[in-house]
Amino acid sequence: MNRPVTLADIAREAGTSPSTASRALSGHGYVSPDARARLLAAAERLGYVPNASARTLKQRTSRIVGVAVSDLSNEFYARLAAGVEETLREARYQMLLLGDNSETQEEVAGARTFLALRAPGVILTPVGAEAVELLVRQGVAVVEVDRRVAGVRCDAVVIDNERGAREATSHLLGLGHRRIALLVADTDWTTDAGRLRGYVAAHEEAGMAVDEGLVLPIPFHAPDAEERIGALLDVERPTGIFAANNLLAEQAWRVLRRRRLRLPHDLSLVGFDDIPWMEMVEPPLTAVSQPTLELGRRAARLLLRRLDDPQREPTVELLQPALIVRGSTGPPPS
Amino acid sequence: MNRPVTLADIAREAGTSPSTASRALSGHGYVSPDARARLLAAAERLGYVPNASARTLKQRTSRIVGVAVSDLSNEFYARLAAGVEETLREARYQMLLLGDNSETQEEVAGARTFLALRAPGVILTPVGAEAVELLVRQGVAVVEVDRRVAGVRCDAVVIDNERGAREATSHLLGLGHRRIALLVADTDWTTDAGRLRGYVAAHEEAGMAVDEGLVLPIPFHAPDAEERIGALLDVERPTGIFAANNLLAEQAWRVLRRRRLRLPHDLSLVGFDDIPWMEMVEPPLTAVSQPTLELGRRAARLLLRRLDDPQREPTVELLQPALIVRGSTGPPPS
DNA sequence: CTGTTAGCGCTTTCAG
DNA sequence: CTGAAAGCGCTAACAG
Repeated sequence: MNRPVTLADIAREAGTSPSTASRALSGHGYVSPDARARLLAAAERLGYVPNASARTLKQRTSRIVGVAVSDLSNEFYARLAAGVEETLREARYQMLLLGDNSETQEEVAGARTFLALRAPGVILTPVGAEAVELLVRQGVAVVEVDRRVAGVRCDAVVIDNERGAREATSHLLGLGHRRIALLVADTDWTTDAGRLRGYVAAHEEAGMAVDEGLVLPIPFHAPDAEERIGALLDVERPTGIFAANNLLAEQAWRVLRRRRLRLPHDLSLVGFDDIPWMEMVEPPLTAVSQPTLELGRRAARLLLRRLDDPQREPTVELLQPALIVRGSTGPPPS
Repeated sequence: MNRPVTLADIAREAGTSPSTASRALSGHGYVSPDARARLLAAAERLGYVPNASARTLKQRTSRIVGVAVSDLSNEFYARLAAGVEETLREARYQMLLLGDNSETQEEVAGARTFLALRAPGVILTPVGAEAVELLVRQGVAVVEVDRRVAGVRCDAVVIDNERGAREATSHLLGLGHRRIALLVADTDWTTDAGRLRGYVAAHEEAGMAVDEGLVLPIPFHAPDAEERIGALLDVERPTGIFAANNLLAEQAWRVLRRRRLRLPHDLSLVGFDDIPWMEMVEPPLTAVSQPTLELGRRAARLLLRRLDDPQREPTVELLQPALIVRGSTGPPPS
């Protein structure tokens, strides 16, 4: 109700000037132990909460790090954000988390919010180049995580998508599958391009040609995703499916269940992004597991290092995924 | 790089005073169409991003609404937050999302962050009374969601936990179960108290006494949760289990799977908070479903209404859960 | 070690 | 309709 307590209030209460109060409470500069004690007590007594806006305005930068991910309700991004948060918290930064629904426009709007709040750094799973460029142009430190956009030189943490996809595909090929469908998000992101490359590379290694009809790019949140997957099954008759993200894995899994196809007897399925349900269904899914939490932690650490030294050379960290073989893959039906 | 563009810069560029620039860009007060056009163009050209701190400092309030939930990586809270975000965005407020890990201390720290940012309102799934009281004392509008803490009069949106639990328990009783275990979080929250009451009420309705040995309170993230559930099974030999939140449902489910108990043949299981995996496992889980997204939307709407009119009488909205009967419940073994 | 002073960028009276 | 002026709360020189 009544006006919030200001630094001037506690200075008056403790009989000092505002500057001394500032020094005492922020811990910068000399203050006599005596004055410090009085000020701390006064702050405590009056329930002082520093005004972040005033501080940001004066210092021309805040303690907020912006984080924008593509889909807040997807466990992959949720965990990623959790890793970021954990690391930032230790460094006494505040994470401001936003979802952009994979829309360039929302991503740019988020970037403007971060700029408005004078966030010194931003971590994002980039949708387009626009937001990253806007931020970099304004001098904000940016770390790309999970994927990269072309053109801008900045820090990044990604996984070796090509390798993960190659291992998943080779696993199926090794089991004897010859017709392996690839379900992949229809984007121009480096993740999906890498996964496609890995799928192709595995075929090349095995001396096999890729049948383009087996590659199905599906836009995010396509309402007819499951129909399309069903149609692929009917037309192309694959014996194995590699679903290159957790959403597509779930959709494929639902189609197979609806058709009462038995895994791995009738068909094999491999997912990407190992998340809890994959281990809970029957049979549990073989999947490419990402060090998701670690991805977030590394991104945050990279950002902190850059805030510390803006002149560093940009670093790109490459983490390794791991294929977890479970019950959903086996030899093709004979 | 170079200093961010300020209002003064675009005023100079457009040949007006800063005040006129402010009026033009914020849309408050009279500006000639001509001046407005010049200013808008200049802002566009220079890539002006308003400084939120300066605005907040001057207006003594921000457009940020603080949201604190107990567990960011739990889908229930993630969806709740999604509902809040959606509604706030429409009203041009920015959500600042924090997780407090069900710790009073973290919740209070979050509240202080919201105060520091001069958030006019806060929505939280309250852990203790401390944070709510701190916020209310400082004149911040607070909406409690999912549960309520005693003592403070403020807006709230909750579901009818007692009824949900009663229906779940009655369902099991109706199938002929006589020994029904209740797995419930060990908190003093209204959610868990309500669920316990519903469990008891269902027994009373059926003219049955409750065997206290069947009621197992388990602290959040107890490392030995699954051992305790196993011990309950061994000692008390229930034929049905009602797990009063999604975490406990998952833990119970894992115990049953490990023991190769068949649902519902050997044992029946009912969960709370219907989330996707419950429908994906075999057999799918019978569960009490909450209108989670709606819970978030209502909380946000309540907050917006209160910001609009701080004098309103506090409202408590009560939403209804629904029992979804699936394959994990059946008659007890004979 | 402390106080004075100036100003961060914006909005808002208040006169013109 | 516009501009001058003041001030939101804090911090960082700088002079004592």
